[in-house]
Amino acid sequence: MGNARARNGGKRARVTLHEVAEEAGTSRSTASRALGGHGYVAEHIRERVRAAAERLGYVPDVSARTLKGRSSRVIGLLVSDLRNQFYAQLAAGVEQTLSAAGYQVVLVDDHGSEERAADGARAFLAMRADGVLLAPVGRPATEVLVEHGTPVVEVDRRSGVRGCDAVAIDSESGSRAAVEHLLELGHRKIAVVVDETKWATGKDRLKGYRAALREAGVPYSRRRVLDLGLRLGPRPGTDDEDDAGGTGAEDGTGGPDDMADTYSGDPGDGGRDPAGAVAALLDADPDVTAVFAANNVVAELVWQVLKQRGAAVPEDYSVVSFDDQTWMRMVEPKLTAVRQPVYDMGRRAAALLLERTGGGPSRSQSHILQPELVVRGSTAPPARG
Amino acid sequence: MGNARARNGGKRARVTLHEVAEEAGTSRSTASRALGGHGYVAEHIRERVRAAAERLGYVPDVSARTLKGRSSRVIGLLVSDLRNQFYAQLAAGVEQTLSAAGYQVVLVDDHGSEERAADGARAFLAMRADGVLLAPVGRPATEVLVEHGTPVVEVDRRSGVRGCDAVAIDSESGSRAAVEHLLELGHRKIAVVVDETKWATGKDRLKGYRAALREAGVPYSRRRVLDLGLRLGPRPGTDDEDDAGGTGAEDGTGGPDDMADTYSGDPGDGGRDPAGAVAALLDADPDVTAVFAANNVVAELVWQVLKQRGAAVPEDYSVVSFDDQTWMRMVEPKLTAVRQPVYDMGRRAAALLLERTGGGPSRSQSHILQPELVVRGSTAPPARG
DNA sequence: CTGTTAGCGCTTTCAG
DNA sequence: CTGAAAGCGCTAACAG
Repeated sequence: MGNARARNGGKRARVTLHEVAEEAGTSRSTASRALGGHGYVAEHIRERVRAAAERLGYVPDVSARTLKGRSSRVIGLLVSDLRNQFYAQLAAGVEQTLSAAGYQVVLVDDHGSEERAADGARAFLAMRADGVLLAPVGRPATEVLVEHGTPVVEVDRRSGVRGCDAVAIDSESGSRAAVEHLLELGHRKIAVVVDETKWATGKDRLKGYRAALREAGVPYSRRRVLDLGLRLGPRPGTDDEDDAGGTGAEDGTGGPDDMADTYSGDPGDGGRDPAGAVAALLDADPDVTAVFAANNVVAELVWQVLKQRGAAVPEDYSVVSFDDQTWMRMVEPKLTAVRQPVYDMGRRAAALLLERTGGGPSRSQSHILQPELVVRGSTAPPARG
Repeated sequence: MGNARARNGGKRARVTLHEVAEEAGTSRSTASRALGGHGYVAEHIRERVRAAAERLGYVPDVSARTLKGRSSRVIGLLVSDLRNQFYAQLAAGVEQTLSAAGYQVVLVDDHGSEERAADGARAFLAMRADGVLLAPVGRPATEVLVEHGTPVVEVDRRSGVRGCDAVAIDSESGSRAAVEHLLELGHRKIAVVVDETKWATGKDRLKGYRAALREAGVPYSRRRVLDLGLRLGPRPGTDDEDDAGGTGAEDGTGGPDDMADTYSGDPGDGGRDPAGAVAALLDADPDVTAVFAANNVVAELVWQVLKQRGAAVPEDYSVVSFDDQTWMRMVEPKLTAVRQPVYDMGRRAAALLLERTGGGPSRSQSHILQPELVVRGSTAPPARG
């Protein structure tokens, strides 16, 4: 164990390699080799050095080591809200594989602010992080990092910045599966509530929703789409009616902005009141028999609004969530949900980053994981409509 | 913005202060002063250096800075399970105040292993962390850190190691409030399920339970106490009956091990099956009308076991949880719970650590936060018994 | 006000 | 196999 530097009040003056060497009666270089396990060192010397280090409670200084040129053994992790279970699980997965590989995880929570994200990125650079994992944040952070040649893996999102890897869920197909399930049950007026549609994740979920409708020949209506997020601005005037499936020019292949016409102007809510917006959505279209919540936060909101207005699930409304969290298995009825292997996603992303960090610069790759629809009690054939 | 080092393939050879100085036509020290904002530098020079730095995409190297003697601006955070919302919230709070103060958070999740905790502690030392926050983990980690003179704040637990601060919830009084509430409703046979009783947290919760019973003159029975945790070993033979309140020598003041006699030998379950153990507890004493779950994990378990056996809440069993998590507000009926300000606890702990880090060595202090009982639908007067 | 000089603690040639 | 020497990038005296 080595009871270390109990003397001296405990503070000040860490034990340095110099002192260890002295204690062992060798030079610093030899001590370094002995401890580091590199190069040739006589076995008995090695032992003596080890003993000395132990006795003195020596802990190598990573700053010095890093400065000298080796890697920092630090990986940055940027998430947008640790209080959201999704990110917490992600972080847990990341930490797990990284620490097993001998890396330290520096955590930054940007609380959804691009500015803080960029600051975090800068901090990672300053620490000479060997790589960075980025969960949903703005482009700037990614850009700074990539620009400086730091390996980056984006998780659960693709910013579109060139030169970084990504690990993500296939949002479109997950979302499509969810909506198909609803359609198969006989639902036709299906509302969708989404957090944001600025990034690929939200866009894709909406895309999957539309695709499912289109394939089933069910008309799509913007009135049933609620984008809670920081939208790019409500598009004026166009609060139109049902337009048949194939109408738009968009399809699965479209460019980055082909979903632009899906942003819903807020139909009645004061603006900054999500619960109110959901209620308004439901009020505006009494024919809606099912709600698809595009992530766990939104699902929570929908669930609460439904409970609050005394709506029965699945009798009055079927509900499906994208992302399967604890509470969804605790409530009655349990929620049908698109389960994403979040923890594993974290692990995968970390592993990918490590690979990238170690190996040379190969071409960037994306791992797309398939989600799985778990059918539970919150979905049933429509009782009305 | 500074488009930085787009040349050169992006990798290798970070921009150093030396290059910035060269670009600005000054010496490194002047450049350092200009950027750091210390000492005297002519305004126009300062501007020129700043511009150069910007142009080159200079990012200072913290290793060098740290090595030179300044602080690392790194704080270590050790939690035992990030997937547990409790710790995730704690971490979020910690990160929040720390990053606001310009510190970087290095996160380690020990998954309940003392060994990994100790390794994490060692890593923090190696990084010359300015301080460390420890959420439930074994003593060794705390000891190593304190021994080396690193400021430590323990969160939600007190290891008993001298020389570190602590921020915790008053588990005993919270727990007492929960049980008193049950008693007031008329419950007499109240089961308690606890995660562990090795550490202060679990011990105190049990203590509060006993105290409430004693004060109400309600007999205490070991049969209604289930310790799921890594117990210190089941005590042989003594699976006895109700013993009146004041019987034991224990009271609120006791030494560290005065709860030793409350560890329940497992009455019927295979040993490693928590759900089975809860079920067995309920089966063993049909008179039980209420269950007190000593933390969110246990509450989840209890809730599921109850649902599974078709028991109605609160008709068949009243349920109270220590710790109020999302799902408890989503289920029907909503759970009565002892709410702890977890996020704030994280913030407080971080603030305390910063204080300690900055100021000199004052005497160690503990902040004990008061929890609050939130009464909801899961508790009602007993329908039987 | 600015440049020169010394290292911080460690690893790594390069001789011995 | 071991030691001496040279820095990694930065800052902090201390002279100019």
